[in-house]
Parts: sequence; C-alpha cells; structure tokens
Amino acid sequence: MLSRPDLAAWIRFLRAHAAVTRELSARLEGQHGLTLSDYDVLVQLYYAPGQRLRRIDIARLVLLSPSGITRLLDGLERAGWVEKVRCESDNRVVYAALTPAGIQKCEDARETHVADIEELFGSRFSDEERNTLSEMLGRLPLAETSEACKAGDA
Amino acid sequence: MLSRPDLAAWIRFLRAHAAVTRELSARLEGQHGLTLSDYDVLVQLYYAPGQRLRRIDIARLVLLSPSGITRLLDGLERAGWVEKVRCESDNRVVYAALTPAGIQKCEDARETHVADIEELFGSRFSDEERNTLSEMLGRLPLAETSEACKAGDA
DNA sequence: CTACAATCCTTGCGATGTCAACTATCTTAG
DNA sequence: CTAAGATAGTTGACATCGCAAGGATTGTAG
Repeated sequence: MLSRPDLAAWIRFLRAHAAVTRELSARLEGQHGLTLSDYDVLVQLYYAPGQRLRRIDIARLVLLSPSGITRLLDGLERAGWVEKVRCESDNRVVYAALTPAGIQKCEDARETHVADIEELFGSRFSDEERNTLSEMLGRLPLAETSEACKAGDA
Repeated sequence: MLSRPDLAAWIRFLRAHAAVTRELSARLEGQHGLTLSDYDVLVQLYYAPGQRLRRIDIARLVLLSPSGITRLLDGLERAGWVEKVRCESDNRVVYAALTPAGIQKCEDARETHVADIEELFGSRFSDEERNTLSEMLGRLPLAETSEACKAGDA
C-alpha cells in the first residue's frame, strides 16, 4: 500500500498467465496431444525458411533452455513430426526439420488453438486495446542478452 | 497468413512472462533462496487474517493445484517459515501459519523483490498505463473453466 | 600444425508441478 | 443412525524444465 509501484498489474499478469495457459494447455493436450511449448516450436519451424531451424535458434525464439529443446524435440521426433537433419557446413549443428506429418499436425492444431486463444484472450479486448496491449508488452525485457530479439515475426 | 493481428499480443504475453519470471526467479532464488511461488504463498499468508490459511484456499489464491501446495508448504515448513495448525472445528483442515521467522523472511524478501518487479516490469509503464494494463489483465479468466464445464449441469 | 577458446548439442540430476487415487472427515438425506 | 456424497489433504507416478558438466566440432592465434 505504501509502496509507490503498483503491484496489482504484476499480480494480475501472473494470475492471468497461469489461468489462461492452464486452460489452453488442457485443450491443446486433449485435442491434439500437444504441449503449448510443442505447438510453439512446431509453429516456429512452420514459418522458418526451409521449415527447419538449428536447435539453438529454436531455444532463443521460444525462450527455453537448450536442454529443454533437446528433450522437447525428442518427443516431436518420436511422434514423427520432426526429424534431424545434418548440417553439411557445420557438423555441430543438427537441424530440426518439419516432416510432412509435422506440417499437417501444425495446421490441424492451429485450427482449434487460434480459436481458443481468441476465446480466452483476444476476445476480451477491442482492436485498439489489442494494439495497446501488444505495444505495452513489447516493452518488457525479452532476454538477458537481447539475442532472442530477432523475433520480428508473430 | 496470420489470421488475426492479436496473436501478436498473445505471443508477446507468453514471451514476456517467460523472460520476466525467469529473471525475477533467479534473483529471488539467489538472494533469498525462494521460488516465485514460495514468495507468493508467504505473501498470501502475511496478509491473511491471523496470518494463516487453509491449504485449499492458498491453492485457489495462487492458482496452484492442492498437491502442489502440499509440496510447496513442505519446503516452507522444513525451513521453519510456516507451521501446521490443526483446525478445532474441522479436523480435515490443516492451517498453514506463518512463524515469526516466516514473517521476517517475507519482509526481507519483499525488500528486494518489489524493487526487482519495479525494475523489470513496472518501470516500463506510466502510472496511467499501469492502471490500463491492470484493468485489461483483470478481464482475463481466472477461474477453472474446464472444471465448471466438466461438472456440466451444476 | 598446435593449442586454446567458443559454439552446438546432449545427458545426469534435481526441482517443480500436475493428475489420479487414496484416506479421513464432515454433511446431508432417508 | 446410516449410507451416500462432498470436501480437505496427502501420496505415487509421471512430465517438464533448468543448471552444470561434458563431448564433439569449429574458429583463431601463435
């Protein structure tokens, strides 16, 4: 109360994230057997040139640790949606590439997931408010090293 | 090909949460040995009447599952910041009550944590923007939608 | 060419958190 | 009173994710 900074916004940010992601995650899991992170990674691959990315770049794009990406991709590979592709010019890197099944999966999941996001999140705001919100959230720090800030896409 | 422009807001919401909570969590852990959730629960107890709460109420307040609360409180009890208190009128409930050490811990942690939140989150916005943001985030669903739907007719 | 540093990726381990199942207690209907 | 059901809490099995450490490869300096 006495403190100048208003914590209410931060608390609501935390609670809203917990509630919305929990519900979105449950629906995505139930309808497509995907985690939010799984879907996130599939979409990044979908829009990537050649529909493939280096593991390290995926990690920076979706803000997960490299080890988290390794394990997440293990699952996507086991499901047949992603495959490893050797890099000819640098043997350290192992591309993650979408398979045809992965492309299909991504499009299928998007069908319902985008609608769910709209229902639980987007529909709460007018068009102008969406822009305002997006702009404000864009001011928050994305990563310590600002390396992941090449995320100009959406 | 992005069907609606407001996906950008959602993506930024996700990324901002990941980045800010990761940094806040690292600082809180390093300076006080607390998780964000630990701190969250300590604060709820701090402001609760009698500085104690039923486990189930804590779970609803901080949006964690009952089992998650059990395990989180195990840790806080082991550290001596919280203790179990039997409820006289209902033997099912086990209050979680702040100890003097817990009160001290909460106040100590708040000192730096509130400043960290201000630095990483609050300082990005003007006073008016904070109110706007807080109001908008308050429109997002907080309750468990799927539970209510699953209950069906009730 | 050799040595050393940086980069990409994986693995061991631990922490956190969920769900399903269970016990124990309270409440309510008959 | 008793049976059925709701509620509070815990536990076991499991999934996710981060950090630290290590291996492999590449880049760089002498």
